Amino acid sequence: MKIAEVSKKYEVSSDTLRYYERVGLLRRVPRNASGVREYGEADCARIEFVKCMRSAGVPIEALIEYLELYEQGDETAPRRKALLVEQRDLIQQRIDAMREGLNRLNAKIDSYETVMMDAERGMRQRESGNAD
Amino acid sequence: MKIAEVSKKYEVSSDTLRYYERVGLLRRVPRNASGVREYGEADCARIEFVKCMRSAGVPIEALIEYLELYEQGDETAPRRKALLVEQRDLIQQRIDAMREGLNRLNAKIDSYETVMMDAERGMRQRESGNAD
DNA sequence: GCTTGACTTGAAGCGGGCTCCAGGTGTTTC
DNA sequence: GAAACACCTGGAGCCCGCTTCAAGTCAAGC
Repeated sequence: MKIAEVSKKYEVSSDTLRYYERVGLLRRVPRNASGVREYGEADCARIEFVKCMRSAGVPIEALIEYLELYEQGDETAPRRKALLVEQRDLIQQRIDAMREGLNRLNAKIDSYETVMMDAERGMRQRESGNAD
Repeated sequence: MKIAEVSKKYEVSSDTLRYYERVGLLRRVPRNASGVREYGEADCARIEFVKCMRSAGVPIEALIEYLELYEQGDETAPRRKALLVEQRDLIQQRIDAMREGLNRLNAKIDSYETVMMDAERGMRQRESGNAD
């Protein structure tokens, strides 16, 4: 697969794919005779994984580190695992923060609904507590 | 409350508080005779809200817009609500993405656990499928 | 054989969100 | 009254993660 196809398939821009390779997220992707990238199965799998991790908020740095460890062989397994656990916990924390935000927003939205319905009924009720 | 106290209370740096004010997230905080910020109840409530929204990933721009609408009076209520709904939905999407990442990570971590336990048992089993 | 289009590279630029700095003022403390 | 400290301002700098740009190469179609 050439870069454009991969880009389309995973909804990641060609520029980003090249960028990922540059910074070490994708090791050297093989080129054909005229220097054009030819992505293989493994590359695609990696891209898919990276995309998933990135959209979950895992920093590029952490992914690079993970990959480097991975390429250093079996004896890095414990460190790799620790890295994954750390990132998992960070994601969990962010999810928690977002859930709190979500709750706040939902409460606010509900109160807007109430206020607007009241307004429609011509009650012109004071809208209060909506800008905490 | 002076800036240092607020900073401590909400774990937001003084620089960030001044920055928020500069960009319009906190309207003009009152100053005492010698120009020092004196944060009131309402300011604190706002800061707490902003902190919550920020850590949920709501962009500063959106918060500014919301506040501006708020200050323009009751007739902006529908637009404000729409803005909140939009942000809520974005948060929800991000949570979904993060949950997927979380699941992937947990699966991977589990497999590391298995592999490492096997290794301990001296089974030296090939660790496979851990760098998708 | 010339245009078109997809690709290549290295380097610079950008947007968001702070964070830091220099230089200055005001209040306490010894 | 000098030093220490908390604050002020405007502006520059920084980190992350892309994104854009300029200049060039190659393969295919007309």
